[in-house]
Amino acid sequence: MKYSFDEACPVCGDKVSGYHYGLLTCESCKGFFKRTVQNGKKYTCVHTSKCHIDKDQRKGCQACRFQKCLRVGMKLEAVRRDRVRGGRNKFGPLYKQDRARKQRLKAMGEVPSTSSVDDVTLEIPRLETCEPLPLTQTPMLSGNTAGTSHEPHWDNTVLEPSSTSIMSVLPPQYNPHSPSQNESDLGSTGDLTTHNLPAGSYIETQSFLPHSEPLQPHYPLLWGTHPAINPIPPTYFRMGPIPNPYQILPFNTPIEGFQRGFYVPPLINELLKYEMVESEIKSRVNAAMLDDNCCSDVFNFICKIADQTLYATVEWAKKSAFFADLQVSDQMKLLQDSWIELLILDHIQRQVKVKSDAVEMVTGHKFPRDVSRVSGHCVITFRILKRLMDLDKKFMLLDVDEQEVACLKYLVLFDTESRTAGCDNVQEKVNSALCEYAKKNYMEQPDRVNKLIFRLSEIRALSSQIEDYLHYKHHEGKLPEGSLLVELLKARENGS
DNA sequence: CTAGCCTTGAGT
DNA sequence: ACTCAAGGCTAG
Repeated sequence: MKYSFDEACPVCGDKVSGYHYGLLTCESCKGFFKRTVQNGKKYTCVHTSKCHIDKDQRKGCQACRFQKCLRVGMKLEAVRRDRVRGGRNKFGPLYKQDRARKQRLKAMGEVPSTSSVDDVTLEIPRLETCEPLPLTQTPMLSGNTAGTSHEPHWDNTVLEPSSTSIMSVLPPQYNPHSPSQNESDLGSTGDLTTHNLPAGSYIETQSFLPHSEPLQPHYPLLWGTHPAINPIPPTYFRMGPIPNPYQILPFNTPIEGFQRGFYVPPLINELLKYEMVESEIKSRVNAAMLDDNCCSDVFNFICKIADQTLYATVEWAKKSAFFADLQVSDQMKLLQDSWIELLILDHIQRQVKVKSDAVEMVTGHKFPRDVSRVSGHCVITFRILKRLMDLDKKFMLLDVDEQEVACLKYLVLFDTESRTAGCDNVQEKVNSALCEYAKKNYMEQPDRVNKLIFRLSEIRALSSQIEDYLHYKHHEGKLPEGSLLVELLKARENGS
């Protein structure tokens, strides 16, 4: 059976001609990628390594075009060193899986027959109707945020998503060149492939990449490194640079035991140190939003916010207690499994803090909480929004506080089925700290922790639904290629 | 150098 | 025998 590919090449947007080097691309990008890798070409961008690549301009900058090829996931190891023609390589199963998923998603997407795919993006309330506040000076969180009143000032350094790798603060032991870390997501037992490109090829030289970043073809945003370019501002986290190794205070340590009249177990205090400062994330996200003309439609707008929040979330995780000590591969796994839930928690925390009639985004933009005001009829979008609002409400009713949310985030982050070394006791420790905290501060609510934990399962369920939805949107080409969001989405797809 | 078309050959 | 993702060829 012949497949027709009606989607756009993720590199340049031209018509896709088939699977090439790991994903669906057009014929020209296939050829370009092959020539580049086979001949060990090294390109330099004469601008700022941020050239826009599309069908018309793809010839304009080879450096940026090749960068984009890598960023969207074209695989160096699919270019054959021996140049043998014909036959199949180890990516066959990946292509098959991808095709199957596309079919599934297509079937799923055709359920709401009244709206076309394009309509789906318009169902989220239009930006103009959502009381957008000025991006630069959005008034919010006035006075009711006792816990964040001592926020330090951030110097407005803007981290650029295109060149900022979230893993720019990788633990020093991480070496992308070591075979164990460089394993393909399809397994490392490559036959034709992997680490044996000709001398002068990219694996060795990498000089085509700006800033000589090491190559991690599969998760460039998540696991690439740019330590020199984008140091994370210390004020990004509450307590500045983290102590290393971590000193988890014993539970009976009297110092700092009380916060705003609440007894806070030392472990939770420790967790709170790494909480991100909302105003700084806000400045940063807003800065990134200004950079981009991404706000053409609301779906893109929200994607962009989610993507930027993700950068912050991953940075939070990487600095966090327990997590920072893990092997990178384990860190990857945990983040790949929890990022949507973490984003949901982040969103919920904001709503609980703001206690507004409207849904408030990190940027300060507000959306009507009344889902019926959302135009369009896409069942999936409607359900997701409805569920999210319901969850907001439940957390608002509980009036969950920041100590509890900090714990929940850890419970989510360390919720792994695989026996990841170093994760075993984290949930247990955090859980007992949370129990102790609730017991001492919410005596009148004996089942408070149970309720919180139950909400986590609801968050997980919603997360799965969102993930499916995002896959659907992605395969319709509606997600920004090269975004961390897409990278994480794909990573999980490949990993499972 | 680009990109469209051609040839090849392992996997099904 | 057929498929389709590799590499090859070549006009523009």
